[in-house]
Amino acid sequence: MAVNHDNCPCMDSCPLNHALALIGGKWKMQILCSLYNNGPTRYNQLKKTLDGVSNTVLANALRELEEDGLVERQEYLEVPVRVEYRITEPCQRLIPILDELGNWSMEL
Amino acid sequence: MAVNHDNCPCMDSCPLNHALALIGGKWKMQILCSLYNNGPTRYNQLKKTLDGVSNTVLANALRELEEDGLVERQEYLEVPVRVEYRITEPCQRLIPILDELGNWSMEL
DNA sequence: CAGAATCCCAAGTGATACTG
DNA sequence: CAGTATCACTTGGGATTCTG
Repeated sequence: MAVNHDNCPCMDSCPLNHALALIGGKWKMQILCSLYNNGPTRYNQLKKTLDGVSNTVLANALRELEEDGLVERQEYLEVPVRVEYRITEPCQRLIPILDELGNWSMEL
Repeated sequence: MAVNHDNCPCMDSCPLNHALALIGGKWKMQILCSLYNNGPTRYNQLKKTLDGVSNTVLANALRELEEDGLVERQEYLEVPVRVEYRITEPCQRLIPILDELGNWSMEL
Protein backbone atom coordinates (compact mmCIF):
# COMPACT_ATOMS: atom_id res chain seq x y z
CA MET A 1 0.00 0.00 0.00
CA ALA A 2 1.49 3.23 -1.15
CA VAL A 3 0.34 5.27 1.80
CA ASN A 4 2.33 3.09 4.14
CA HIS A 5 5.86 4.26 4.75
CA ASP A 6 6.88 2.22 7.73
CA ASN A 7 6.22 4.56 10.56
CA CYS A 8 5.79 7.59 8.48
CA PRO A 9 6.76 10.36 8.15
CA CYS A 10 6.28 10.09 4.44
CA MET A 11 7.75 13.55 4.37
CA ASP A 12 9.33 14.64 1.12
CA SER A 13 9.07 11.32 -0.62
CA CYS A 14 5.38 10.99 0.09
CA PRO A 15 3.42 10.24 -3.08
CA LEU A 16 0.61 12.34 -1.73
CA ASN A 17 2.77 15.40 -1.45
CA HIS A 18 3.88 14.79 -4.96
CA ALA A 19 0.26 14.61 -6.06
CA LEU A 20 -0.51 17.83 -4.24
CA ALA A 21 2.40 19.52 -5.94
CA LEU A 22 0.91 18.50 -9.25
CA ILE A 23 -2.72 19.37 -8.74
CA GLY A 24 -2.75 21.52 -5.59
CA GLY A 25 -3.16 25.25 -5.64
CA LYS A 26 -6.29 27.21 -6.11
CA TRP A 27 -6.99 26.68 -9.79
CA LYS A 28 -5.25 23.62 -11.16
CA MET A 29 -8.04 21.19 -10.52
CA GLN A 30 -10.57 23.57 -12.00
CA ILE A 31 -8.43 23.91 -15.07
CA LEU A 32 -8.19 20.16 -15.50
CA CYS A 33 -11.86 19.79 -14.76
CA SER A 34 -12.80 22.37 -17.34
CA LEU A 35 -10.52 20.92 -19.99
CA TYR A 36 -11.89 17.48 -19.28
CA ASN A 37 -15.49 18.58 -19.61
CA ASN A 38 -15.12 21.02 -22.44
CA GLY A 39 -12.29 19.54 -24.44
CA PRO A 40 -9.48 21.59 -26.02
CA THR A 41 -9.87 25.20 -25.03
CA ARG A 42 -8.21 28.44 -25.95
CA TYR A 43 -6.46 30.56 -23.38
CA ASN A 44 -8.96 33.39 -23.24
CA GLN A 45 -11.91 31.02 -23.31
CA LEU A 46 -10.43 29.17 -20.37
CA LYS A 47 -9.94 32.44 -18.58
CA LYS A 48 -13.57 33.34 -19.10
CA THR A 49 -14.77 29.93 -17.97
CA LEU A 50 -12.71 30.01 -14.81
CA ASP A 51 -14.25 33.19 -13.63
CA GLY A 52 -11.81 35.12 -11.52
CA VAL A 53 -8.40 33.81 -12.53
CA SER A 54 -5.78 36.38 -13.24
CA ASN A 55 -3.36 36.12 -16.12
CA THR A 56 -0.47 35.63 -13.79
CA VAL A 57 -2.02 32.67 -12.11
CA LEU A 58 -3.57 31.04 -15.14
CA ALA A 59 -0.44 31.29 -17.23
CA ASN A 60 1.73 29.93 -14.43
CA ALA A 61 -0.65 27.09 -13.71
CA LEU A 62 -0.84 26.11 -17.35
CA ARG A 63 2.92 26.14 -17.72
CA GLU A 64 3.38 23.98 -14.66
CA LEU A 65 0.66 21.59 -15.75
CA GLU A 66 2.36 21.32 -19.10
CA GLU A 67 5.78 20.74 -17.58
CA ASP A 68 4.28 18.02 -15.42
CA GLY A 69 2.70 16.36 -18.41
CA LEU A 70 -0.90 16.92 -17.37
CA VAL A 71 -1.79 19.35 -20.10
CA GLU A 72 -0.79 19.77 -23.71
CA ARG A 73 -0.33 23.10 -25.36
CA GLN A 74 -0.92 23.41 -29.07
CA GLU A 75 -0.14 26.52 -30.99
CA TYR A 76 -1.78 27.15 -34.32
CA LEU A 77 0.16 29.57 -36.47
CA GLU A 78 -2.73 31.67 -37.56
CA VAL A 79 -3.13 35.39 -37.37
CA PRO A 80 -3.88 36.16 -34.68
CA VAL A 81 -2.21 33.21 -33.04
CA ARG A 82 -4.46 30.54 -31.57
CA VAL A 83 -3.43 28.39 -28.62
CA GLU A 84 -5.37 25.45 -27.31
CA TYR A 85 -4.91 23.45 -24.16
CA ARG A 86 -6.08 19.92 -23.57
CA ILE A 87 -5.50 17.30 -20.91
CA THR A 88 -3.12 14.45 -21.64
CA GLU A 89 -3.82 10.74 -21.48
CA PRO A 90 -2.10 10.23 -18.11
CA CYS A 91 -4.22 13.03 -16.81
CA GLN A 92 -7.33 11.28 -18.06
CA ARG A 93 -6.55 8.48 -15.66
CA LEU A 94 -6.57 11.00 -12.85
CA ILE A 95 -10.15 12.03 -13.45
CA PRO A 96 -11.90 9.01 -11.90
CA ILE A 97 -9.73 9.35 -8.82
CA LEU A 98 -10.61 12.99 -8.45
CA ASP A 99 -14.17 11.93 -8.92
CA GLU A 100 -13.97 9.54 -6.00
CA LEU A 101 -12.29 12.18 -3.93
CA GLY A 102 -14.99 14.67 -4.68
CA ASN A 103 -17.71 12.18 -3.86
CA TRP A 104 -16.07 11.28 -0.61
CA SER A 105 -15.82 14.92 0.42
CA MET A 106 -19.49 15.48 -0.28
CA GLU A 107 -20.64 12.43 1.63
CA LEU A 108 -18.61 13.42 4.64
CA MET B 1 -20.14 11.92 -12.65
CA ALA B 2 -19.32 14.29 -9.86
CA VAL B 3 -16.59 16.12 -11.69
CA ASN B 4 -19.01 17.22 -14.36
CA HIS B 5 -20.69 20.53 -13.67
CA ASP B 6 -22.19 21.34 -17.00
CA ASN B 7 -19.63 23.60 -18.55
CA CYS B 8 -17.71 24.15 -15.44
CA PRO B 9 -16.65 26.25 -13.66
CA CYS B 10 -17.26 24.08 -10.67
CA MET B 11 -16.02 27.09 -8.74
CA ASP B 12 -17.10 27.35 -5.16
CA SER B 13 -19.42 24.39 -5.15
CA CYS B 14 -16.80 22.08 -6.60
CA PRO B 15 -16.46 18.89 -4.54
CA LEU B 16 -12.78 18.90 -5.28
CA ASN B 17 -12.28 22.28 -3.75
CA HIS B 18 -14.14 21.05 -0.75
CA ALA B 19 -11.83 18.06 -0.56
CA LEU B 20 -8.81 20.32 -0.83
CA ALA B 21 -10.14 22.47 1.98
CA LEU B 22 -10.34 19.36 4.14
CA ILE B 23 -7.01 17.74 3.38
CA GLY B 24 -5.00 20.45 1.64
CA GLY B 25 -2.27 22.39 3.30
CA LYS B 26 1.23 21.31 4.00
CA TRP B 27 0.73 18.82 6.82
CA LYS B 28 -2.81 17.49 6.95
CA MET B 29 -2.26 14.49 4.74
CA GLN B 30 0.89 13.57 6.62
CA ILE B 31 -1.01 13.78 9.86
CA LEU B 32 -3.75 11.49 8.57
CA CYS B 33 -1.20 9.19 7.04
CA SER B 34 0.72 8.91 10.27
CA LEU B 35 -2.39 8.34 12.35
CA TYR B 36 -3.53 5.71 9.90
CA ASN B 37 -0.26 3.84 9.97
CA ASN B 38 0.57 4.21 13.63
CA GLY B 39 -2.85 4.28 15.24
CA PRO B 40 -3.82 6.62 18.08
CA THR B 41 -0.96 8.94 18.79
CA ARG B 42 -0.19 11.55 21.40
CA TYR B 43 0.43 15.14 20.49
CA ASN B 44 4.13 15.25 21.17
CA GLN B 45 4.72 11.88 19.57
CA LEU B 46 2.95 13.11 16.48
CA LYS B 47 5.07 16.21 16.50
CA LYS B 48 8.22 14.11 16.65
CA THR B 49 7.04 11.82 13.88
CA LEU B 50 6.18 14.69 11.57
CA ASP B 51 9.62 16.12 11.69
CA GLY B 52 9.52 19.87 11.23
CA VAL B 53 5.97 20.85 12.16
CA SER B 54 5.66 23.78 14.47
CA ASN B 55 3.22 23.83 17.34
CA THR B 56 1.20 26.54 15.68
CA VAL B 57 0.70 24.56 12.54
CA LEU B 58 0.20 21.18 14.12
CA ALA B 59 -2.33 22.42 16.66
CA ASN B 60 -4.28 24.33 14.04
CA ALA B 61 -4.30 21.41 11.64
CA LEU B 62 -5.48 19.02 14.32
CA ARG B 63 -8.25 21.35 15.39
CA GLU B 64 -9.48 21.77 11.83
CA LEU B 65 -9.28 18.06 11.15
CA GLU B 66 -11.29 17.48 14.28
CA GLU B 67 -13.90 20.09 13.35
CA ASP B 68 -14.20 18.48 9.95
CA GLY B 69 -14.71 15.07 11.46
CA LEU B 70 -11.53 13.52 10.12
CA VAL B 71 -9.79 13.12 13.44
CA GLU B 72 -10.90 12.34 16.97
CA ARG B 73 -9.32 13.87 20.00
CA GLN B 74 -9.40 11.93 23.24
CA GLU B 75 -8.24 13.40 26.49
CA TYR B 76 -7.25 11.13 29.35
CA LEU B 77 -7.44 12.83 32.70
CA GLU B 78 -4.16 11.65 34.03
CA VAL B 79 -1.36 13.66 35.50
CA PRO B 80 0.19 14.89 33.38
CA VAL B 81 -2.67 15.02 30.95
CA ARG B 82 -2.56 12.65 27.99
CA VAL B 83 -4.18 13.44 24.66
CA GLU B 84 -4.48 11.02 21.79
CA TYR B 85 -5.54 11.60 18.22
CA ARG B 86 -6.95 9.02 15.86
CA ILE B 87 -8.60 9.07 12.47
CA THR B 88 -12.35 8.63 12.28
CA GLU B 89 -14.29 6.03 10.32
CA PRO B 90 -15.26 8.41 7.50
CA CYS B 91 -11.61 9.26 7.23
CA GLN B 92 -10.75 5.58 6.93
CA ARG B 93 -12.73 5.54 3.72
CA LEU B 94 -10.54 8.32 2.41
CA ILE B 95 -7.36 6.29 2.72
CA PRO B 96 -7.81 4.03 -0.33
CA ILE B 97 -8.58 7.06 -2.44
CA LEU B 98 -5.44 8.82 -1.30
CA ASP B 99 -3.67 5.60 -2.02
CA GLU B 100 -4.85 5.64 -5.62
CA LEU B 101 -3.94 9.27 -5.91
CA GLY B 102 -0.46 8.61 -4.61
CA ASN B 103 0.02 5.70 -6.96
CA TRP B 104 -1.14 7.74 -9.90
CA SER B 105 1.27 10.53 -9.10
CA MET B 106 4.17 8.12 -8.92
CA GLU B 107 3.34 6.40 -12.17
CA LEU B 108 3.09 9.68 -13.98
C1' DC C 1 -4.76 36.70 -28.85
C1' DA C 2 -1.80 34.83 -25.55
C1' DG C 3 0.77 35.75 -22.30
C1' DA C 4 4.90 38.43 -19.55
C1' DA C 5 6.19 42.13 -16.25
C1' DT C 6 5.38 44.57 -12.30
C1' DC C 7 3.71 45.49 -8.01
C1' DC C 8 0.77 44.50 -4.03
C1' DC C 9 -1.73 42.03 -0.57
C1' DA C 10 -3.47 38.12 2.18
C1' DA C 11 -2.82 33.81 3.76
C1' DG C 12 -0.09 30.15 5.22
C1' DT C 13 3.81 28.71 7.59
C1' DG C 14 7.39 28.94 11.16
C1' DA C 15 10.41 29.90 15.55
C1' DT C 16 10.22 30.91 20.06
C1' DA C 17 8.59 31.59 24.49
C1' DC C 18 5.16 30.83 27.68
C1' DT C 19 1.07 28.55 30.51
C1' DG C 20 -2.99 25.56 32.56
C1' DC D 1 2.17 17.38 28.44
C1' DA D 2 -0.43 19.76 25.29
C1' DG D 3 -1.05 23.22 23.70
C1' DT D 4 -1.60 29.10 23.10
C1' DA D 5 0.43 33.72 22.07
C1' DT D 6 3.22 36.51 19.58
C1' DC D 7 5.75 37.97 15.90
C1' DA D 8 8.47 37.34 11.63
C1' DC D 9 8.70 35.55 7.14
C1' DT D 10 7.60 33.22 2.81
C1' DT D 11 4.52 31.99 -0.64
C1' DG D 12 0.57 32.17 -3.49
C1' DG D 13 -2.68 34.74 -5.50
C1' DG D 14 -4.51 38.95 -7.70
C1' DA D 15 -4.99 43.64 -10.43
C1' DT D 16 -3.21 46.03 -13.90
C1' DT D 17 -0.54 47.21 -17.69
C1' DC D 18 2.07 46.14 -21.62
C1' DT D 19 3.96 43.54 -25.84
C1' DG D 20 5.23 39.97 -29.68
